[in-house]
Amino acid sequence: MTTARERPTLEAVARRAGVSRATVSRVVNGSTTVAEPIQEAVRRAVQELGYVPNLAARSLVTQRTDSIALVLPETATRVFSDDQFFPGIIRGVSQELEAADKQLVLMIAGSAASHARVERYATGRHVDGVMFASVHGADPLPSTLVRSGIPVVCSGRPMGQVSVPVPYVDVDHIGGVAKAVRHLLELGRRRIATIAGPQDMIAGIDRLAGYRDELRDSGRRSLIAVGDFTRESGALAMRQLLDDDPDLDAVFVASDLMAHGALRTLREAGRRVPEDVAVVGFDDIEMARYTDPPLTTVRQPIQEMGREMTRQLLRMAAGEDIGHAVVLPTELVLRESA
Amino acid sequence: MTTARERPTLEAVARRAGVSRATVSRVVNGSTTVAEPIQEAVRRAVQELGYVPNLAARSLVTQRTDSIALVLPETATRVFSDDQFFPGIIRGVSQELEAADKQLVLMIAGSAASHARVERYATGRHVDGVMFASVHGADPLPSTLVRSGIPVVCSGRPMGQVSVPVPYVDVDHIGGVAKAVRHLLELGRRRIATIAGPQDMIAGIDRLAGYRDELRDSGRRSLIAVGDFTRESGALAMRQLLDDDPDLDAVFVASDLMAHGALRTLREAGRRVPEDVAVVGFDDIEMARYTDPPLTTVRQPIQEMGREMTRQLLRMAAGEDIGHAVVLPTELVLRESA
DNA sequence: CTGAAAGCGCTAACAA
DNA sequence: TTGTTAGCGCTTTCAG
Repeated sequence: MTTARERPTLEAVARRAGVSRATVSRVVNGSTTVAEPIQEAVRRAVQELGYVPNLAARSLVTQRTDSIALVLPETATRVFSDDQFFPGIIRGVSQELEAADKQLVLMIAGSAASHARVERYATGRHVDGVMFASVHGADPLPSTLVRSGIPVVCSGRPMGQVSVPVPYVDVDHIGGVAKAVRHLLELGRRRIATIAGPQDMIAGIDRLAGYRDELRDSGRRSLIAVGDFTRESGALAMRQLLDDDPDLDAVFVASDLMAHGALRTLREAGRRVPEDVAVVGFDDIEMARYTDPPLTTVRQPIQEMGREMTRQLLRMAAGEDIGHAVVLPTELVLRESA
Repeated sequence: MTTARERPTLEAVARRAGVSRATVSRVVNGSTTVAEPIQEAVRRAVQELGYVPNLAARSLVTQRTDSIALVLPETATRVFSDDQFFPGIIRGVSQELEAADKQLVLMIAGSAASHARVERYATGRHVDGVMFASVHGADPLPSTLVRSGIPVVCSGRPMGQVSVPVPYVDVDHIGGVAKAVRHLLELGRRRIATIAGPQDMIAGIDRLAGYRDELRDSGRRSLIAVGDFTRESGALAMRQLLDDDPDLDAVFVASDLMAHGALRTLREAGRRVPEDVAVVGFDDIEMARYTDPPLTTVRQPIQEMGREMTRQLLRMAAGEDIGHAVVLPTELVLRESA
């Protein structure tokens, strides 16, 4: 038996302090309209009894829980993979939530079952709002939640039909790519290829779109290979590009991890970077500074995205009506590879 | 305004279906003692109204929330660091919780403020139990929670005074080290050093103790340098060991990451592994298979630790009295380095 | 400034 | 098998 001696209730504290439940409640919640000596007595009783408010009872009447869910729609393995996307988001979210004195609850929801459980949890009002760190393809969960009246914000523009618009925060993929490609053009590169990301994620789609737009504007032909954001796929895609056009002199790679793979392939093929082939990545992950040569890449403010997402959510939870989308700027970081 | 039209209550569903609240509750909770046609009617009403039970109200009366917290007492940055400890734990925990249809809520609690918030959250009975993925030094939170009557289990034996015993699951560090050292002895190594981990973590302490015990039993002298489980510290410690005793012919390193650093130092010092110096690590992280040479190491069942911890917690939450500690076996994995 | 009273939405005896 | 009733522990008018 867990010797959990009966937990004291407000009632018990009230009796002990010789006041009413209402008064205890006021003191516990920091109301200033209670006479100092009474406050004192109540606080002592709370102390002596080891009273802790029952949150379920409280939120039953207040309709708030003061906690917010951040859903990581991935398996544990992917959440904890190389790149620092999730930690960045979490840090940003934590900062804002800390400031607002709300509790962050993280939910990993890679499987269908856990997806369903998250839905129950959120629609059951266990949390005051839900944020999604990344959204997959046309995952219906965000809009389901929106429809049920829960405040929701996604990081990353959700794809799919917008029967219900889901608020989101994203970074300016297209603008970032534009800067990258223009930089390559200014370097005098003539034959600029790309290694694109998976086309079922907005990051993959937008970054490819940005490349296409920019090349079209400069009147050049596209040269595209598709990877899945992993190092291996980058190496493979680079091999393929080289086969398709041995004369290429630059490549924009839609993620640093893939760019790392591409560098390896280029080295194996005897191409010098950046002399023969200039390489630009995207993400500015830690590792980009340690590749050989260090990677010119596009930096996105991941942490800021987490913060902005949280600010929006808190506003919504407070009943404010808010704008539907926020897009944060990206920035080109020059290093030796281009 | 978030157009959250009034959420329907049990009452509303009952009226609509022309039955009592109790009956609706029974259907919603899957009681079999309700006539089929009535179940049908209730389900239709639920559907039409889009009814979702209010979890706060439910847990107010049931005294359960069907969700369990897993506290990660680290900053986001450390949680998402190289080694796969946390993901392993999370995977194990998720599996068991999924089977029990409980919701996992992850809480990152690196700061003091978040520590306090976790305490409020748990003692406020927002969750039915709390697990700790790793415990730091003499963190008082686990025992605080135990004292307040909440089921708690730690992964990793908690240090510090045991005014209240905290249940835990750990791996057999000492046994694992014993196997490693004995292996080196059987290889005929005479001068076996160690690179120990930080002495404010149980893993650091136990692994050093294991080394000491085993060397003492074989009548040899200890040779010790201390690192902090990082690669760099391992490289440094190895340098120091070589300076202390150039004749050493084996080293047991308390973590694979440090062992990786040590390998680099050995190579730089012109020592061949394993010919001149045999190296054994601990953890069996992914990378151990890709070092040069691949690392002989001690494998610990991380995921199993998560599972076992969860099983214990669920038993406690169900009111069972349970054993206080569980220790899982470790295993020596032979590769080329020793 | 304090207390009495009325629920918040749900479950679980207990009757019928 | 179904309904009635009494709360779970808290906040919040509304009087005093």
